[in-house]
Amino acid sequence: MKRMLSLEIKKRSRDDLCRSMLERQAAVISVQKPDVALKKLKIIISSALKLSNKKGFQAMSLRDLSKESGVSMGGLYAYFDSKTTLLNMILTEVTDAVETVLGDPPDIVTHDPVEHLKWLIAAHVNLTEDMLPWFTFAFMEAKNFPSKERSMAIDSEEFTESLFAEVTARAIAKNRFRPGVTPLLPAMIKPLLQDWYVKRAKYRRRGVSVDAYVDGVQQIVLAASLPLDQLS
Amino acid sequence: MKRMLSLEIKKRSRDDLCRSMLERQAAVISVQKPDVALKKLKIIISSALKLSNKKGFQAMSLRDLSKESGVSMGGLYAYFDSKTTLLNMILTEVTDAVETVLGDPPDIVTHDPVEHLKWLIAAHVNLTEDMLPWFTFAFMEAKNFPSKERSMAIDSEEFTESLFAEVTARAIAKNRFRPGVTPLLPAMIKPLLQDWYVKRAKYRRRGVSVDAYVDGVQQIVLAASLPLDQLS
DNA sequence: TTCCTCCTATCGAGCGCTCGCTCTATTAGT
DNA sequence: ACTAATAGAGCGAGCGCTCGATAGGAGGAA
Repeated sequence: MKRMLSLEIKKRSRDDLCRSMLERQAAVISVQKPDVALKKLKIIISSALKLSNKKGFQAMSLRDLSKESGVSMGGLYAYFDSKTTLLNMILTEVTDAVETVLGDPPDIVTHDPVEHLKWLIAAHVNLTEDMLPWFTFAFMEAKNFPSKERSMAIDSEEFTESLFAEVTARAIAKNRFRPGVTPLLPAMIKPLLQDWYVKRAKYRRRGVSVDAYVDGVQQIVLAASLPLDQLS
Repeated sequence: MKRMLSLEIKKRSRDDLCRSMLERQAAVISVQKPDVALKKLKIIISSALKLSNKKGFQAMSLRDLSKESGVSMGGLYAYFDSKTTLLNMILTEVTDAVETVLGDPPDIVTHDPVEHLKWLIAAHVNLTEDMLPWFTFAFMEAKNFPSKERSMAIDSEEFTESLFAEVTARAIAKNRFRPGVTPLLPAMIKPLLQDWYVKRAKYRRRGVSVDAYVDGVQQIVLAASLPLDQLS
């Protein structure tokens, strides 16, 4: 069942994300021919994510980006009007994806808070897996972003935590959780899920699959919250 | 009992840490008079932690550091011979503290893996609370460090995880954990503990105390691992 | 087809600035 | 008076960003 649920999450390909970015940022992207623009935007964004995730967004110079992408300095500025705008463009797609995917649970899970919680966990891990470099970019050095962009990242994290808080509150109201479950639970689900993309290399090295990770987090969260007689 | 255990951890004051740093880095610090050196080193390190944690180590320029600490550019170079050395000096004290504190559990807990695990959780949270700016500095942007320093940070994290892995293995061997406990457990304790310093501001805002946090993590970890008949 | 025109897309040297770091002049302590 | 300690202007390098020069392809007239 968990596997079925995770399949319902529509994948976000780099192609889709750059297409969406192209529409959203029409005011700032000066290249007119859409196919040319999309092709170059994809390589610019890929290169930016690659370099940023290797040594940090600040440390990535636009000359680095120019060399990696094969687009000249001047050429880059046809796609953004400042380095911060580039940051903003990527961040916008990430936060939008979080809201769209996690904020729209399938009907079958919304009536049962426990199933909803399990779905949120699976959906979060799958989303971050699909958009791995984007999430690494957006949240691993958010504290070094300019204030507006830092707020975007923090708001997105708080939105996610609020989803866990809501579903937890509903589970408690419906007596689906055992009494005395720690009030810190919703706050602690987040770091458990974030570890998937923050330490992605470690889990890859150990051969931990997406499904195994989802399983592990669900086990821990449910063990801490379900009534004792429902634990296996 | 938990409270008693946490009190046994000797506090690491900024004074102690800088004194240790002064001895360790005698080869690179050219100021001879120890009292003068200690006084200046303390203000330089404090300023460096403050600025780094506000906008990132890379983004902190040595002119920023000079202005914040009141020490001239040339003066700074009496305490380190490069910006990377400054990073290295701080990182060394942090990783040393982790090994010293977490690697030396009191006798009363070593014979019982469950008590040992509870102690590790309490000791970790208390240590990061005492050395909050140091941990924020060392681990929140480790991936942007030069390769040698990045390795130091990663090794320290793996050391900590290995402590959790060992005690978990011992608990399983002694049948103190329930069968089928997720093999991801040791890996997942780390992000739960790291959230304390990574999101320190959030927990302060919500009025969560150190002890409440320790309690919460212990609850979740033990709920996921103890035999069902031992859960309250 | 051939040539010319026009406009979009692209290039990369150059601008002003700040960076990490150095070095000599000066100060402060004994 | 001597020495350890400190100051801060200066150096070369690299930064984000700009802008005039160039390339390339579509369309019309002959």
